[in-house]
Parts: sequence; structure tokens; C-alpha cells
Amino acid sequence: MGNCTQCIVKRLNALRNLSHEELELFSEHKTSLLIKKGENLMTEGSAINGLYCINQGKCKLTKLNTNGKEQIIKFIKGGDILGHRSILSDEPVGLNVTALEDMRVCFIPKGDILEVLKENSLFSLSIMKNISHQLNEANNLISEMAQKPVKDRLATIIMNLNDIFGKDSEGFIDIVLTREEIANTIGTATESAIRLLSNLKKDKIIDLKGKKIKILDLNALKNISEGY
Amino acid sequence: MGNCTQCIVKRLNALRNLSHEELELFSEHKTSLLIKKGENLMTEGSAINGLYCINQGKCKLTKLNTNGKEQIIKFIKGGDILGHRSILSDEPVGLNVTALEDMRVCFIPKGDILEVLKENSLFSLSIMKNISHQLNEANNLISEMAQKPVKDRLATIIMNLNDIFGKDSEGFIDIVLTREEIANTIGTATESAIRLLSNLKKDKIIDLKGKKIKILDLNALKNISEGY
DNA sequence: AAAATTTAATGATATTTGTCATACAAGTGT
DNA sequence: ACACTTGTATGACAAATATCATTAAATTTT
Repeated sequence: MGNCTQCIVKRLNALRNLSHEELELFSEHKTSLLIKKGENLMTEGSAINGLYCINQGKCKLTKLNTNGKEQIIKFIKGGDILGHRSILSDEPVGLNVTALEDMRVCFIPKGDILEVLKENSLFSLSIMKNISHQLNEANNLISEMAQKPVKDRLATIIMNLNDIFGKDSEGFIDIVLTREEIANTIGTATESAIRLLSNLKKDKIIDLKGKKIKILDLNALKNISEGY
Repeated sequence: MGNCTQCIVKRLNALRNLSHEELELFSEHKTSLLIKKGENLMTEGSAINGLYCINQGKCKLTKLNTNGKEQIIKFIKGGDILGHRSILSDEPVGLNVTALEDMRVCFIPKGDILEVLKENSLFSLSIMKNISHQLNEANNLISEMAQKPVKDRLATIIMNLNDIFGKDSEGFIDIVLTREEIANTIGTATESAIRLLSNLKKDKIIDLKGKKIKILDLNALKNISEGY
């Protein structure tokens, strides 16, 4: 099991503000775990007693609606942290976190986190910054979902996925999602998502190869996402 | 101009965790302001250099979409604080804050806030708790907006308004909103909102008297909001 | 109080999106 | 290589919602 002081992933998130001693503390108490594709790291409504630091792998954050539909709220990849929101608000976990590929994750107990939060104001500010940024993003998404037609929303999330996951060697966005997952992200029926993807391909705005998506005309995509 | 140490409003928010000395500091540097109905306290995209503590009055937090439509993200009333998200993430203001009635507001400079945040971990934790809670609420709203039909969303926000603003002496929800504002909250056309409100009235689930709404059958409303 | 403006209500119609049915393709395990 | 499951695609149709037009009511201004 690796040592937190050596871990390069921590440079990507709020943990970068910790002292050597604090990292040693985390390292002693942390546990590493492997999550297989499709498995849940966190489950909506459950209690949580620590912070997850994602070492490797991609996952989706979802919510099950009262009408039984899954809504994908956000995608997360290695370098991000999870669970701090729930720890801080003292509320149950609000989202399901499901692995989209095999993941390697570290778990740090709540007590250690809270202790360091009290002592290290740089860490504390960094966590606040993270959540504040997320809140702003969430507010933008509310507006997006409430006001824009499905086609616009699809264009938006294709660009989002591109920003988050980047491109593979062939220029396709480096994430594999089913059509159903895409539909659950933009809040529409699977068939509608399929049709709109096909349209974008026909118009040479994107290319499709199995589940992979390549952006061909970013400008056109941007225009669609803004309602033109 | 009042003194922060005496202010009863501060008991309702994170400021309750401040020491007498810290409140004195705030009190010395704070400015009080009056915002008239319809005026903006904050504007989307602008910089902000302090925290607002709402003494009295109700306001709406909105966002102007790329397609020119206004989306109401949230309603806020006296006792709440505003602007901390933007200060903490070091990002421009994300939302317009518009007074729905005359407001009395205190402004505390950013420097003072950041200083106390570093020193007072109780205050700091309380702010984190506030934002974390807001993030959870925002995630719920994303799901609500993306997945549910307009009728369900209308039922949901009527209950929300009831929770936030309570009832007046006649049992009507204590907030005055135009039909357009209601439509902009649930992300639909004004005409659709009007029609659905009329239907709810016809079904004796709510009562309408001008712009005021009274809940007659909370259970029915809850069922609708959950898609039954 | 009358006029002007804004807001609310309602019908007719167009557009968007969802649902159901079916076919086909791709992946999975035996 | 085979059946079996799951995912993708497409057409036909139904339902939800938006848009446009018009009238009525409420509010503000003069």
C-alpha cells in the first residue's frame, strides 16, 4: 500500500495543502480499495465516515428519481476527491457513485479530515473553494436543464465530456458511455438521445464509432448548445 | 447603523459562531444598505468584494441563459448570507440577486471575512456546512429539472415556497410572484404555468387569489411532485 | 377617474419529446 | 459456433409543451 506523502494524485486536489506530518497521519489511517466497473463506491442515502481520494478510474455520480429514472449529475476521474460534501454538511450521501471502469481509491477516515480541517486553514480554504466551484457549476446545470431543449443539452454535454476526459489517440473523447447513460445525463429518453446523436453525425458535427464520440465541428456544437 | 454584536439576524446563519471581538471587527467595517423592490443586489458575472448578510426582505437568485431566458435558481429571505460562494471560489458572481420586496442588507468586506475564516474554525466549518448543504440541494434540483414533467415541477416548487416563506394570516404562502416568475422557476412558458396552476385550482389542490397561492391538499401536491 | 401598461387567462395550432413496436447489431458466456 | 442477452437504431404514433393570437383583468400612471 502506497504512502500519501509520495502520492502524485494528491497534487491535483485539496490534499496538496497538507504538511508532511498531516499526510503521514492520513497515510497511517487510510485504506486503499479497488472498485470494479459497475460497482458502487457510494450509495445515495447511506452514511459516510470518510473522504475518498480517487487514484485512478472514471465514475458517474447519479441520483435515482422518485419516478425511478436515473439522473447522471456529474462525471469524475482520477485526482478528484469525493465524500467531503457529505462529511461537511453532516448529511447522508446525496449521490450514487458508480465506477465506469476499474478504479483505485483511497479512503481517509472522517476524524482525521475534521481534525486537519480545524488546524490547517489552507486545506480548509481549498476544500471550500472546491465546493464553491461545484455549487456554481451545479447552478449552471440547473439553468441548462430547465430552459434548454434536449438537442442543446446534448451538444453541451458532448463538449463537457470532451473537457473532462480529453481525447484518445484517434481523437475520440476518452470515455465510454452507453446511449442510455448519455440520455440519463441530459434527462431524455434513450431513443431521443440516439436520434439526436445520429442527426449530429449526419450533419458532420460529430463522428460516432461504436460508443465513442469525436467532435468534428466544435463551433457548430457550441452554437447548438447556445440555442442557435 | 446597528451593531453586529446586537443583531439578532446573525443567530440564523454562520455568523453565530463569531466571537464578540470578531463581531466588533465586522461591525466597524460593515456598511448597511437598502435595496428597493426590483433592484439588483448582485449581478451575474461581476466581481464581489464582500459578504452580504440579509437583514430583511425576500429576493430571487437568477441566471440569464444564452437563449435570453431567465432561470430562477433559488429564493432567499432575511437571515441568510450571500456572496460567500463567490468569495471562496475566487470566481465572479454566478447569479443575479434581485429584491422581490424592499430589503435591508449588511455588507462585510472580503478581507475581514477571509481573516476570520482562517482564525475561527467553527465559523469556517459552519460556512462549509452551508455551502455543502446548498450543493446537495442544487444536485436535487438538477435531477428534478432534467427528469420530471412541468406539472410535477410546479407541484414541487409550490411546496418549496411554502417551506421557505410560510403562510400569511389567511393561509396563503407568504410570497408574491408573477406567473412569469413561477414559470421561470420551473423552466416553462408562462402560459403553461398559468394553465397548470388553473388545473390545480380546478382540482381543489390549491387555491388562487390574485398572485397568492394557498395549499389545500398537501398530500395530492406531494403525489403529483413525485409523479403519481 | 380615465388612460395606458402590464399581467393573467384561454383557445388554436405547431413543435418537441416520449412511448411502443420492431429489427438489427454487438457483445457475452457456454 | 451457438444461443442469449444487451445495446443500438428507426418508424409510427401519442402526449407534453411551446408559440401565437386574442381577450380580460389587474395595476400603474396621468
